[in-house]
Amino acid sequence: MQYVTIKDIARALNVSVATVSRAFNDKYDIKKETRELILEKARELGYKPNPIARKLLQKHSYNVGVIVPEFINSFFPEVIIGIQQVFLEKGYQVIIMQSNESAETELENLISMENNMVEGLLISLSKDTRNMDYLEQLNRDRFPVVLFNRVNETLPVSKVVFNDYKWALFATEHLIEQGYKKIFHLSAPRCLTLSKNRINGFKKALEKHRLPCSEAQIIETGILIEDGERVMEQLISSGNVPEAIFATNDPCALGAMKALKKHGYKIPGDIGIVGFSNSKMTEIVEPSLTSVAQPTTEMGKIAARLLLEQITGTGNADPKTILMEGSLIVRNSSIREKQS
Amino acid sequence: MQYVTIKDIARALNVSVATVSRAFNDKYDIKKETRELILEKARELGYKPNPIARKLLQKHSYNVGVIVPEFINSFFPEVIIGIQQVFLEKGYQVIIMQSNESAETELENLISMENNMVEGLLISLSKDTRNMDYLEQLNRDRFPVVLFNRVNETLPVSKVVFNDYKWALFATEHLIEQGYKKIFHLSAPRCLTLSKNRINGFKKALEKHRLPCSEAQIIETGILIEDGERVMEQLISSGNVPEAIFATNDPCALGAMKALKKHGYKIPGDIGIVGFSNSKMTEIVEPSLTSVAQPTTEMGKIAARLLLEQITGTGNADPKTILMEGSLIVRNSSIREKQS
DNA sequence: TTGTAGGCGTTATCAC
DNA sequence: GTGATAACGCCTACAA
Repeated sequence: MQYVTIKDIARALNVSVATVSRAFNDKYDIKKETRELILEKARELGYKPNPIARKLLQKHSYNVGVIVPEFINSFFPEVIIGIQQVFLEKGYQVIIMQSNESAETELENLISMENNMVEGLLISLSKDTRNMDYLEQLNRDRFPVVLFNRVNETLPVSKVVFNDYKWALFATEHLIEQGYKKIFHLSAPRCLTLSKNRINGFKKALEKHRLPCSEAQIIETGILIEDGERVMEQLISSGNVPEAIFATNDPCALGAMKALKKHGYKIPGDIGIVGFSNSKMTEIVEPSLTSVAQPTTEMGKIAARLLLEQITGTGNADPKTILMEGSLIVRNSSIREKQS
Repeated sequence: MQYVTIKDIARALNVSVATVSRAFNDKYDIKKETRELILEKARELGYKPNPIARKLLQKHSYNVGVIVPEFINSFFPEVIIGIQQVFLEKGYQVIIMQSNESAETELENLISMENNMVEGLLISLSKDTRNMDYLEQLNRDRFPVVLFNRVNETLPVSKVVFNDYKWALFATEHLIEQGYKKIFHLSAPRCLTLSKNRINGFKKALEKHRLPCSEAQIIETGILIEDGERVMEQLISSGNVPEAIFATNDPCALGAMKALKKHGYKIPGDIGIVGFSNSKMTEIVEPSLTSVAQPTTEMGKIAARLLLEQITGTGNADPKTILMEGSLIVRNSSIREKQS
């Protein structure tokens, strides 16, 4: 790709490479005419500075990397928008890669990010990720890393997470307040920290209100519409339909709703539903879906600022965990007339 | 970030840098013991090869870039999955950037991609993009570029597009066959080629069936739920409600549906609706939404293969345009009992 | 104002 | 098997 170099220009003009170089970095003294002559020639030959060579000297790539497990759901795209807002403003470019929920691809992404000399990394772990060796090594080498949303408990780096426990508890309590008693939780893969926290919040709410709480009420489902649909179909065909469902995210809730409606169940009459992440679809579906709103773009901004602090060396270097709060948006899928 | 170099290792072990280098690239002869000694020392010092320096010699980055305008809608994420499938398999990493529908950010992305030495570029243009100078220059320099979905007519590079004209025509004809007469089209920004094609297909269908076809029936709307909702609200409040709507994408159609339902219109009784892109939501909403299915992931794969051909220099170098076909998935939002 | 020369970290081609 | 040394493309003291 790179054919023309400053040498070619220098040769063509019978000047030294240093002069040519200076013509492009105008902090040096250089005669206006030679300068223009050089720029002219450069244009003629189609010269473009080789960024690789430049980076070998200056140790600044002004790149940061973001690795997310997927962007089929709207959650991560929204977070990324926040990340970009912060970094573009500071002159950094954001390189995005997706691991496709595969630990293997994630590792490849990680290595590739390093090869591209990113100055810092924002990661949301894939659901398959168990091995933290590479990230641990990176962290030991004092490479700036911030985890968000899908985090690992043990890695001593800064993290930005949602208060999943609390809002799972609130969401479940809301269902309880509506008079639902047999409540199930459709969970994301249990290996994720956020799943554990939501499960714990769910359990706590049931306990607090002295409702039955068995492991059978927590069903590892997935995060796609199809997952919610499949699990709900199973529950229906096994005759084990709950009175209410707290789903780990909106697509999962929507899938469950789809199956329920297909089989003639009335929502919220027969069964109440609450989702998570307050996606656009909550207001499109009928009945509209009650959901926990998460500040996605804000989460991106906060994670980005945390990383920026590490990169620029400003602020406290100690890893911190930011716990973000949200709100429960109550819509029709969960409002049952109180039995008096 | 990069502190330890092969020089440090060489000094520490009293060997030459050449030997150290050889220890890492095992295609050369080197005594096993020295080799292990070096690797050991490298681990001890925390040495990592500098990929930048390496790239200066070998001109291969094994990176390709993808620039998309947004990934809030599921369309581009699905395309990207196809792109990744092709490139990961061939050992390339895919760098994703999003222009956020801004021509300025797109240009920054473009420059940044070059700085990261991608070997080729897949681009779907932002809706603001007018100036093609940079891309034209890139193309003149024989840099591999493939445009997909959001393309520019004049740029002589390979393109992968959907047959928007034909499927817009089919979608509109479907509404006509259902007996709808006053049909409106909610369009994406008109500057996009795909908008123009869909508009032309829409017009052609009306013409063919001798239905009225004025400019007022084509409303530049946008591509988000909010856009469809806003435009439909305006139509309703101005009393100018059509019998059917062909929307440029599903979110836009869903937004229109939301407004219509809110005001008590019956779908498909009072008004029929067809969307575009067959997103997951089509089956969640009530009534389910008729939509044109596009082979998104397949589009990504094809674009990726086209780019790969250019990068590796295999295949014909002439720019070609691949026209992709889809299908109309008829659901409830557009099925009216035939008037007899 | 311009040229010379050394260096960034690595690989590759020579010798030895 | 190993060590010099010259590249890769660019920048920058230092000299001239």
